[in-house]
Amino acid sequence: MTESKENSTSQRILKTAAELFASKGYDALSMRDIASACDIKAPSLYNHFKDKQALYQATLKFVFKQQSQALVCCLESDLPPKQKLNEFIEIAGKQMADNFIFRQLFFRILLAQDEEDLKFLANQVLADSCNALHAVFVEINPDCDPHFLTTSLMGLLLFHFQANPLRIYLPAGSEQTQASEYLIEHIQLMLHKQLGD
Amino acid sequence: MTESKENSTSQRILKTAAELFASKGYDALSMRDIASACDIKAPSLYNHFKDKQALYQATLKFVFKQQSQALVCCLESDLPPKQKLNEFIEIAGKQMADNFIFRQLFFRILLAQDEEDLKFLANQVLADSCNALHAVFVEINPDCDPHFLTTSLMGLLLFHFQANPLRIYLPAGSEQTQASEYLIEHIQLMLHKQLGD
DNA sequence: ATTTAACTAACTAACGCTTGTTAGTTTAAC
DNA sequence: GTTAAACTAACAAGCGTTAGTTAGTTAAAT
Repeated sequence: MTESKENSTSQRILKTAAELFASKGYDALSMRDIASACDIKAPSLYNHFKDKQALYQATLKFVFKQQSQALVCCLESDLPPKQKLNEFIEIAGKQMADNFIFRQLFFRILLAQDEEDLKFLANQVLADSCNALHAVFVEINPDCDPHFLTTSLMGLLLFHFQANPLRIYLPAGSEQTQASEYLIEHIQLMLHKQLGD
Repeated sequence: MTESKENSTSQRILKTAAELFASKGYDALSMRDIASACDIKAPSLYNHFKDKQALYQATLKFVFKQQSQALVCCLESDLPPKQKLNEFIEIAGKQMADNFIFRQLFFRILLAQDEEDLKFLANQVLADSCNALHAVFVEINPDCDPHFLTTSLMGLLLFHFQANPLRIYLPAGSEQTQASEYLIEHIQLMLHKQLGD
């Protein structure tokens, strides 16, 4: 019930739940599953979280809050804008490549289309990065559509990495996962060409 | 059990199930939900499909088979390649904009990462379009990476439309859904710039 | 210093409900 | 008269959740 950050059991539950919610989804995952992965029994979860929904929401906050920080930060430097964009894409790309949980939960929110979750994602996770990105885009090219470009960039970053398990079955798709450095570099090039390189 | 295409009840079940699976997902949807939406009782579903999993697979085939046809078709014309690409993007874009079910089920397969479903999507749905697209890309610019471009295009088309409910909560996101014509035009421009316009 | 009280967080047992699915029956069509 | 496809009834399993209990820790009172 406390949900306090300093409680180590709550933290362990959140970390475990994040993994499980990400890979199995809300409905396919039972409280007993989560509890057993934490080496406790299901009713004990209710000492830390009001109900399943509250645990899910807390999990989303837990995963997303720490993530959005690194991105805004690199857009606040005083590098030249083109370089700033490159750095942003590199950092965001690495996050997408490494953080399966983040990517998966992001997609799940997009799929479920729950209004509360969408608002949370937009306001608490994406808003700052979006604003900073908009500024960088218009700085590079005042005639561009920063909103379109931001969505495009998000789509490219998320999709390329999410599609990796699919890609290997596509024609001309090599058996191995495409190197994230290669993808990141090409996405950087793509955005710059789009901005009138 | 028959799953034959000419059976009208089976067809009605598939159409209904497609809507429901798309919007609620596999686990959140019960056989009783599906049945009730078809104005029958749950056990009657088993006269047409072996079990829930089989109904789901049949639904995927039902939704995707008809979709992949239109796309390959427009890539087989003998228009100049740049025009062919434009037409492909326009048709695919309209499908993404209109066909909520297709988009949603596509994303769900990507999320669930079930190997069987990924293979089905790759081989039965995407393979032909991918090959044709590759050809068009190298025809326009022999030095490009057609595989990267194909994935990028898929990502842009899917994501822009899937992100529309999110977009309206983002900073500078207008209250209304972005016009699909506008999105399609910008994606066309983007691809052409990428190919060295 | 010892006892008492209160709180935290784990447990077991269980409730009411929903799930996918089967069995057995009925009804209508060829 | 066989068959296809609907039905009712029901099963076993699993679900989220609550109640009640217990053990361990902390704080105040004696």
